[in-house]
Amino acid sequence: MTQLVRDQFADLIKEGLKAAQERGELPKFELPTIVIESSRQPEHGDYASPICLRLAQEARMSPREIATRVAAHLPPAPFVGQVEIAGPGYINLTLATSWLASQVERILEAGDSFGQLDLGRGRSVQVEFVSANPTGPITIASTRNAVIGDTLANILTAAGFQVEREYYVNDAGSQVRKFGESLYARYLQALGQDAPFPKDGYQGEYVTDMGQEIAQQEGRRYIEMERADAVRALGREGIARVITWVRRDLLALGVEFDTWFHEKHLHESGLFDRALQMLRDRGYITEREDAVWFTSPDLDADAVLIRSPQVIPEPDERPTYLASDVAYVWNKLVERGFDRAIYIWGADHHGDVPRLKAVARALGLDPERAVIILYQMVNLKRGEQDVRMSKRAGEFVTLRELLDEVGADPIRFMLLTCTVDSTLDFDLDLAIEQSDKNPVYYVQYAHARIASMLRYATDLEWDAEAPGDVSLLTHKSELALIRKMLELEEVIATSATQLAPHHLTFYAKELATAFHAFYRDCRVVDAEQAALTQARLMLVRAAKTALARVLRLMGMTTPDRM
RNA sequence: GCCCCCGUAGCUCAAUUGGACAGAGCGUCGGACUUCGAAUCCGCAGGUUGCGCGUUCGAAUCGCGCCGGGGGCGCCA
Repeated sequence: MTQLVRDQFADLIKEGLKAAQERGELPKFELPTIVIESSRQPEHGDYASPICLRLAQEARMSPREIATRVAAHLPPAPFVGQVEIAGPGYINLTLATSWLASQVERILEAGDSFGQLDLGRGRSVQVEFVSANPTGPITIASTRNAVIGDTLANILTAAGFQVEREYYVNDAGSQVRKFGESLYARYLQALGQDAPFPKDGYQGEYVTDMGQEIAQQEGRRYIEMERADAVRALGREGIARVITWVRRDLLALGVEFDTWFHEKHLHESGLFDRALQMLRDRGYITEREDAVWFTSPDLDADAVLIRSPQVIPEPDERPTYLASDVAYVWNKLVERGFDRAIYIWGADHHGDVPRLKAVARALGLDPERAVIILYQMVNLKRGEQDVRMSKRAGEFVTLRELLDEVGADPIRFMLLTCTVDSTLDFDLDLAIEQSDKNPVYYVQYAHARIASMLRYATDLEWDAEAPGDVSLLTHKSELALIRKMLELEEVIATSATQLAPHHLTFYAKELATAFHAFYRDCRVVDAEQAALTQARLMLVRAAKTALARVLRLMGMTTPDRM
């Protein structure tokens, strides 16, 4: 498992500080966290630490003076090329070129696992995402959810966490009944009956289609039941069918879940009753007029309703949404024992965050273990034109349609191009366009180009797999490419720490750029220079490894031809 | 009324969570293919980081107050 150079450099500085203190060259003080940043400008080397700027006050010395004394005591390390004191008192590190070149071998040895870190130290984390109502097709918003969740799961896995992907099937709410009623009406209509369609029912065409399909496949089976039984049975049946679509479409997007967790289970298993009792025992429950309320000092509101006499749920239904959350968070963090449970919610649910946190605390759990990621909405566009969607009228662009029109790779890349905190404009025209305006292909092109080069070399009877002398890799563009490849490890680390998947797209573009620059400057296959050719073929293969890794982290394909 | 997110180059977005001179892509204009993929590369131009105070060695980033856009606010999920 690799330790990041950044962290190793921090350790060196810490050693340098301690050594200087021991020799009395610096006054004694508590060592703060050593901040290491990547230099923005090449003149500042690869890494820079502003730590001496911060220490100046406490040490009552100029930052530059401190930096000089620290630098004098830095222990040696293979990656250290040059250390300089610069500006107001930064300690700048330039990596050793020989060490950089040697990293090519490390990358090739690591292969597909290049970038694997151990930040998680095996701790378990569940990522629960999408979890859209199983009463209709997946929409663009849920698609963003899917891409964020799945990519985050990939990142966390790469960072060394045990990750489980979960889809929470909301099959215990009143929406299920409403869906059953809508489907029942369509079913009757399909059989030629003049059935009234429920107010606020599901108007989408898919309900009509499904009603016809069921009428065709199952004939008069439901018409012969009691209405209430038929509605319930059709609700179940409809949900089962919708889940089949959802599973299929998400799979086509490259998203696969470990667990499909049914909300009903929380109630049927009696967990909700037990969780409610725990809250009661701990004094978080008040009852007035037969209604059950959750109260907590962590809440803005006085109380949140858990169960009401106005709503009498069926045995497998939930009393309120919060009721399920109570049981579910206990299930995640205690029964199944995940160290962390990550929830990915649309920002329209932000009001529920404090409630879930309050519930977790009330159950005696550390609320920090429940992490909620809120993402903003998606605006669908065609060029300048807004694509209007209305879920109520059943008009919306579904994941299925997006897959047919755009394809999985552009969907995934586009939905990762900005932070989850920003509303995202998804331009269908741009996503489809196979041109240089579309950044999706920029990255994949670099990968395909490498594959093509390796084919070319092989055709000329070079052994592309043969070991070479990496110390020949000294060109500025070669070293820049290696630096960029190594950055993948840091990108994984920061993305995992910040739970921010968008960094991958930016990194992927930069990596492709670094490769194209190398390609421009350095001829790889050259009969006149056999040794250099072998060394560069190694570099090219390493670049392919890194590109493939970041593409897979984003859930994209790695084409050898385009 | 209260809560959340956003406001950065003409457009779409970054900025390693407080660090050095705020960076990319697209768009504009100009340039590069008889040699490994031109879906590429190179160059030019483009900024009071919405506005105003404050915190400190240092602010796009933190705090307060405004302005503008989006979303939410008890039995929908």
